[in-house]
Amino acid sequence: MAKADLNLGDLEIAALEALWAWGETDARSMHARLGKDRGISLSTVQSTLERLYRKDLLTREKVSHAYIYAPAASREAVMARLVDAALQRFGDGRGEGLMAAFAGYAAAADEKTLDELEQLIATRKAQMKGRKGP
Amino acid sequence: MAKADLNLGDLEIAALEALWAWGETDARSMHARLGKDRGISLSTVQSTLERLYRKDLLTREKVSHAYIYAPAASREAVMARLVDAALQRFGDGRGEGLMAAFAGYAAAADEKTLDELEQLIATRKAQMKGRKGP
DNA sequence: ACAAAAAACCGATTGCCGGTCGGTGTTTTG
DNA sequence: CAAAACACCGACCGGCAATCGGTTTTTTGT
Repeated sequence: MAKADLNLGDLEIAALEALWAWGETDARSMHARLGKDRGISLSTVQSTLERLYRKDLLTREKVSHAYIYAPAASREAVMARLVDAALQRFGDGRGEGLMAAFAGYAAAADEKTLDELEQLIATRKAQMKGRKGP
Repeated sequence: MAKADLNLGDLEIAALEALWAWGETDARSMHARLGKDRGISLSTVQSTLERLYRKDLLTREKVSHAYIYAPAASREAVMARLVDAALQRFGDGRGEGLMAAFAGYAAAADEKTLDELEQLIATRKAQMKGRKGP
């Protein structure tokens, strides 16, 4: 366990979002879109992609002499890791504490979200049961 | 909205845990216990408590000339804020994303935890309904 | 009342990390 | 072969937690 620490900056998240949306790209394309509004250089984008790669959040493949980056994890997975990283330092964590935290967070959302959550739990339980059976 | 950023260091979390466990203390007592094993000075503990106070995570009361610190938020509340801070930068967040992340996280827990969670959601929904009603 | 003890208070330093570049090679390609 | 496109490297900045020592202020014991 213990996915270790994980911390993401704004640019990193923006890059990830872009990758999730486009599937894959190279630094140039990424810069063409992210960099335009932000006024940052290509180097900056490259560094960010590189850092993300070293964090195992992206995979890369050298096509000609350029890297094509692609997400190594789903958006949900990354969010989960982020949550894990944020809470892992709390002693038990896996207790009512985490549950309460989530519930409290969900409470801020509309009731519909709670319904979805409930549904999700039910599904998860069903999966569990089905897999556990002999 | 936007609970703003929130980032906690190891010492800060240790201090919070201590406060949650003891209810309240002054810098001296805190140092006597946390500082002993860590070999840090009283000043360090004071700074940390101060920082926590400025983050609105602790309340303080001047007893004689010394501050008595106490938690300003429950453990669950802090965890919730941390989760919020970690996820808030993700575009939608409040959608399947968070739910999926949560479910993925919950999946690692045993079935009993899922039951507890279900219970918690139900309770939360009941609270909501009761408060919303005419 | 005074001196010693106990804190707060202040500010400086260190280390880590994300963001940001520019320069220097290396590989493609026209 | 020369120009273009990139990776790669090293550097700097700003923010933040951790850490401390020194100075001032308040308590308190004799």
